[in-house]
Amino acid sequence: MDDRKLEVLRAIVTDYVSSQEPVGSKALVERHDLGVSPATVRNDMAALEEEGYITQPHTSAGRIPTDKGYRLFVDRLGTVKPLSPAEQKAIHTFLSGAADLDDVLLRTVRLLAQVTQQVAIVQYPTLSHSTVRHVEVVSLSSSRMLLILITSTGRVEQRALELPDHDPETLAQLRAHLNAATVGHSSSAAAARLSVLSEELPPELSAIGQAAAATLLEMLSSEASSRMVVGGMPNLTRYGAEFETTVKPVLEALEEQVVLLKLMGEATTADAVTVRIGQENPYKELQSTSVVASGYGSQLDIFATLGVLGPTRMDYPSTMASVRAVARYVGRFLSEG
Amino acid sequence: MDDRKLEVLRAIVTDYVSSQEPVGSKALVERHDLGVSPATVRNDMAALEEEGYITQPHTSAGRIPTDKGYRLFVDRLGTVKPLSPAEQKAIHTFLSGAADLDDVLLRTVRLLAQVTQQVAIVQYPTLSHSTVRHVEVVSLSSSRMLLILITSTGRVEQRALELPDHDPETLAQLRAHLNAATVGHSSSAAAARLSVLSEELPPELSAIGQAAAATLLEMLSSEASSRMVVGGMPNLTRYGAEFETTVKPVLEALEEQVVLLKLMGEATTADAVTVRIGQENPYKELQSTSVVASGYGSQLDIFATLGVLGPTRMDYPSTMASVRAVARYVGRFLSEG
DNA sequence: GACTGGCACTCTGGCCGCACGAGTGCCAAC
DNA sequence: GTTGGCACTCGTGCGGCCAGAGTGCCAGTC
Repeated sequence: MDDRKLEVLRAIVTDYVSSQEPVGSKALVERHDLGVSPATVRNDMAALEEEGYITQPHTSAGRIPTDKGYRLFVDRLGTVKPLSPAEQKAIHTFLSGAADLDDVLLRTVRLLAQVTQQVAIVQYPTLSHSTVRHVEVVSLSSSRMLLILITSTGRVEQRALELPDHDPETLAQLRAHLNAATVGHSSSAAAARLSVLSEELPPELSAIGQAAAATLLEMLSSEASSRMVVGGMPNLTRYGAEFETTVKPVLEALEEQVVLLKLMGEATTADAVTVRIGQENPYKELQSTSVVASGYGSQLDIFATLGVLGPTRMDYPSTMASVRAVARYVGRFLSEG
Repeated sequence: MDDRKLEVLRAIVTDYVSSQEPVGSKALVERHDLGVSPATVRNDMAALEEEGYITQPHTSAGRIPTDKGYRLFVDRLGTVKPLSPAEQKAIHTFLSGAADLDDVLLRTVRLLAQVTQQVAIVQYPTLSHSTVRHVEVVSLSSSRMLLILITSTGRVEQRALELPDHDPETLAQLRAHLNAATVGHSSSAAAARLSVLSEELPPELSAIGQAAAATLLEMLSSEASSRMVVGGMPNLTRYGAEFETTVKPVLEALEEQVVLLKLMGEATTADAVTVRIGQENPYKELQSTSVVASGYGSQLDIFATLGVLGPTRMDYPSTMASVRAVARYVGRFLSEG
C-alpha cells in the first residue's frame, strides 16, 4: 500500500469527520500539503475506491470513507494523541469529589460524555475479580427473604428468594454459615466453597441453606454486571437528520441494556481500547454506529467496561484517547478507594 | 361558554392530535357530526381564537390548540375512557412474572412506554411510608464503612461513610443498637428514635454512633427517592423534525434526573392523574412538552410517582387512562407482594 | 513510469416562478 | 343565529433552470 495513498485516505477521513460532507480532490490538496495536484489525488482516490476503502454517494460527488476505510485508519493511521495536561487535570478534579461507587460511575459517565461529545456508557464493576466483603440475609415476609451480597469494590447486589417457614434464629445461623464460607474470598473461590457448604450444613438448615447457597452462587457467577450508567444522550441531537440510521438504533440499544452490555463485553480485551466500526458490529441495528470501549480496573484486573457509542463518522483518535484516559483514571481511582 | 364551541374545540384537539396538522373548518364538519355548516364553525373558531384556546400558525392555515386549549380540553372534555378488558389483561400478564422490585419497575416502565407510545418514567418507591426492615453495617476498609438500609417495600439503600478506627466488635454493637432503634418502625418514627439514640449510646460508641445515626437519618428523611427507571426512549424518534422543541429537552431532562424527579414529585397529589401542559411546566426547557403523572401505592399510601413525558400534542384521554390504570395496578401489585 | 493540466461530462442543490388548493374573514341573505 | 357565497391570502408542490463541484480520461511533460 502506497504511502501517499494512505496519506490521502487519512486526509479524507479527517476532513469528512470534521465537515460531514463528501470530500473532493481539489478541496483535499488545498487543505493538506500533499505536494501533488488534484489529478494525482484523483488517481489515488480511484484506486482507494477500487480497493473498497472509500466510496462516492453518487457519481460526481466527493468520496466518503467506508467502514473498511475507517478500520484502516484506526489501525494504521490513528496517532492516539495523549490528552493535554489541562484535560488530565479536568478529569482529576471531575472525579475527585466522588462519594461512593454510584457517584464515581455517574461522574465518570458524564465526564466521558462531555469530552467525547457522544453517548457514554459505564458498566458497573463485575464481581469476578473482587472478593466477598459480606453476605446479609434478611427476612422480607413469612415466605420471602432477601440475599444481599457486598463486594470489595463496594458493589451491592440483592436478590429475593422464596423460602417458606423460616425463623430469625435459623436465618442468623444461615447468615453465619454463608459469611464464614465466603467472606474474604474471591468470587470464584467463594463459589467453590459454597458448593461444598450445602453438604456440611446441619440438617435443620439443609433445605433452606441449599436454596440460599444456590442463589448466592448464581449471584457470584453472573460474570457480567447487569447494570450500567448511561450519559450524554442529549449529544444525540447533534445528528439531526440521521434519525433512522443513528439516533433510533442507539436509543433502542440503550433501552435493551442486555444487548448493550453484551456489545461492550465482547469489545473488551485486556485494558486496551477496542473499536468496532459499523458493520463489524454483530447487531444489525447498530451497523451504522461505532463502539469505542475499554476495560477499566486495577492493573491486570479488569473490573468492567466503559466506552462510547456514536456514528461511524466520528473522530476516532480523540475519542480513543479520551476513552483510554478515563478508563485508566477510573481504574486507578477505584483501586485506591 | 357555548356548548357547541366546546364541541368544536374538542373536535379540533382530537383531529390535531391524530393528524398533527392544522385543522380547518371544512375538514372539521366532514369528520364530525356537528350539524352546522363550515361557516358557522368558522365563527366559533374565531371566537375561540379570540379567547386564546386556539391559534393559527399563519394566516389562511387551519387552527391548532394552544396550551390553554389543551387545558380546557383535559379539564372539561376529556372522558377518561377505561381500558378494555384485553388491555387490563395485558397489564396483568405483563407484570405478573416479575421477580423482585427492580424487575417490577422495569416491567412497569416498559409497559407504560408501550401502551402510551411515549417516554415513561417510574420513580423508585419512597421510604416515607414504609417501615424499616433491617439496617446493616459493613466495614469497607479501615477508614470507611457502608450503611445499608432495607425497607418493607423491598428497597435497599446504601451509603458510604468515612469513619476512622473501628473494629468488628464495635460495629456489631453499633449494628445491634441501630436495628433495635429502627426496625419495624415507619421512617418518621425511626428517625425520631434515632435522634434520641445517639445520646443513649455507651461512651465508646458515641462518636461512631453519632456519625452513623446522622447518615441514617439522612437516608430516612430523603423523602423523594432519588432513583428512577426510564423507558420508551425510542418513541422519541416519532417526533422526527421537532428536534429542538421536543427531543432535545426531553433527553436533557432524562439526563438531569434531579429535575425530572422534582417535576414528577410536584405533579403528584394523592393518587389522581395530574397533567402539566407545556408552559404550565416550571422548567422552561420543557415548555413544549407535557407531563402526565400519577402517584402509585397502596390505598392512601403513596409510594412514589410514575408517568410519561411527551409533546403537548398528545392523546390526553388515552394517556391519562393508561397512566391511571398502570399506577393502580402497580400499587396493588406492590402492596400484595 | 509517474505526474500534471485540460476538457468534457454528470450529477446535486438551490432558486425562481407558477398554479393549485386549503383556509379564512366578511357580508348579505335567510 | 345560521348559512352560502365570494374575494383574498398564503403555504406547498412541481417543473425548469443554472451554477458549481467533482469526476474520468487523455495527451503531454519531466
